Amino acid sequence: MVDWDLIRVFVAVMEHGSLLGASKDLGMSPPTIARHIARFEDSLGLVLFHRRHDGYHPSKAAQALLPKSRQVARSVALFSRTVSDVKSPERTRVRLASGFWFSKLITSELPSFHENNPDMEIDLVTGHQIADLDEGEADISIRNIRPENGALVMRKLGEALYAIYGSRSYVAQNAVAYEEARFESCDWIGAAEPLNSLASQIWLREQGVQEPKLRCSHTLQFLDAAKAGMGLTILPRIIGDRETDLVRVSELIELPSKDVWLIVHERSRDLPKVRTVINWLVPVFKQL
Amino acid sequence: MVDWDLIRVFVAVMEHGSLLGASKDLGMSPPTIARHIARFEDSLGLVLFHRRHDGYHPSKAAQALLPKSRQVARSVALFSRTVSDVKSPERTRVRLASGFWFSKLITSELPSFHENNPDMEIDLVTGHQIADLDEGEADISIRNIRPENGALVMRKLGEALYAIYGSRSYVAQNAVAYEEARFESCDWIGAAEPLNSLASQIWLREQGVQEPKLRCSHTLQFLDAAKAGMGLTILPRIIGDRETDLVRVSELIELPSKDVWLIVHERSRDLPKVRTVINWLVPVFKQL
DNA sequence: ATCTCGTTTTTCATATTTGAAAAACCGGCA
DNA sequence: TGCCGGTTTTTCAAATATGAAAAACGAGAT
Repeated sequence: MVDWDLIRVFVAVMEHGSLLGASKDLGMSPPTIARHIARFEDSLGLVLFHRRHDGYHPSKAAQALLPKSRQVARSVALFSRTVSDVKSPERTRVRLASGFWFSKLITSELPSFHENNPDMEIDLVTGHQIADLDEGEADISIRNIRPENGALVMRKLGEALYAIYGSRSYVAQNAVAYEEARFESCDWIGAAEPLNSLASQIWLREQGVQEPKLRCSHTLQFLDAAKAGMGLTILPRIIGDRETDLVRVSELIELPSKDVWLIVHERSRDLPKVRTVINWLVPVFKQL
Repeated sequence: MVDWDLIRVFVAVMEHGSLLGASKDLGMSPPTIARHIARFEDSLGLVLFHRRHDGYHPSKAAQALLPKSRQVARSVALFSRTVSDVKSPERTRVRLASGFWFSKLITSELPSFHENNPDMEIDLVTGHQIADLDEGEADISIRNIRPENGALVMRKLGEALYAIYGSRSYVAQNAVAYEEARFESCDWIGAAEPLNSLASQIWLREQGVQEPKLRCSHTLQFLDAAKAGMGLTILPRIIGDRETDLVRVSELIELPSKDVWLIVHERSRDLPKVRTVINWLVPVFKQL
């Protein structure tokens, strides 16, 4: 069994690409790190780095192992957060997990929340990975998927509606954007690899858009690309309507996963801090 | 920052309740472990164990920290599996994740698969936690939920239908089981705490069953309890119909999350071993 | 060709960690 | 009471890990 701590060293060296950089991060001397890596390689039976005079260069194997190592790092971070929570329970900080669009909406309403609740702190955890409430990655999660089970309490916040948007300039030059023919005649901003299975993208393919002109690997880029006039794209109406640069060119669209759920772990549903945040969120999402 | 390896020692001591037991597990001497735990406590600023002459007794804090520590252990295990896969890629072993019911179905068909594919090995990962394909926890996952996104490829296997079942003896003594009044007049086997949000349980509550006679915390107990004649319960028809001890007393029920999806990571969809298993699974789930 | 910069590697004295054995501890039991 | 069985804790010599400084190294610039 390998020394778990060596994984930490491995990650640091991967991130800095050199012993020297890693040494400052870890508070150890370069020779020590070199020895740690050597021992790690021995116990794994793999060559992780090619030593060069300009740094440590990761091997194929090292690259394959990095994501898993990061996962270990995340679980340790979670452990540490739990430690501090055991030592002094957070009574004013709430971790709120959601996708990018909802984060944007929440952020825009955050100032007024802070005004009314100056003592509360909110950690906004934004990502497309669904937070594991069971593992304490967040206190509250907002998703348009209803989780299968677990000790979770749910509450429907509303229904998200989508529509097709384009920039003012693009729409002005392509009047067809308003018509059914847009799916063939317009440029589209779609999703790349990791987002292929977004409901909006599936819908788009069903309408006949097979080859978007631009493929984005990150949700937020849809918005930026549309604003830049690259073409048409699908956005939640709560996002699109707020952008003065954009024009809505279609009716509202109902996607299959339209319901928006607020999910809380059973154990934290009655914490005052959590109640406060929920009571604030519910009206915020009324606007959907 | 704490030494990650100390988490491993901590878990071992928690599991054995004594230094001596942990020492055999870890291959370290008891004094070393005692010193590690002491250092761990120092760096965390917590008392983890009460030392007694009959062993190390965990404190409240230690108990709160154990689940997170286990999570770290799991992520390290995943790391290790990746290491062995990098060293010698598994060409014949497929990890197949699913819920309990689907596992049961798969298991029953497994013999014929092995007959036709004697070289293949299948790891059946059964649980209600959704496997994170992205992290390599499994090669294939079968779920009745469509994941939100990620680099996943999906394929609909069919639609799961449910029905109400009871044991022969119970139904014989309670003819009302066949009628609408069963929701009030019969004993029910329902879900306890962690499974409250199963689609079947939600449906049951909607029919007016608020207080099941027996609450199970594990899906498989529904089946066992029904066979033991405790009352009525909801089962997938593919499971219930195969039990000779059970009688179906209702029409087929369509629950909201009826679609069954086979989910594969994009990166592994074209591996021969994965294709083999998928080609086998598709007809198996045709029976749904 | 030589210098310089940022890196890794060697060296070696020092600090830390380790395990075996012995000692101490405590509850239960005859 | 005294002893046994399971523990933890102490002791101390040996093994191991560490850091500072120096050396080695190679690419690019002068």
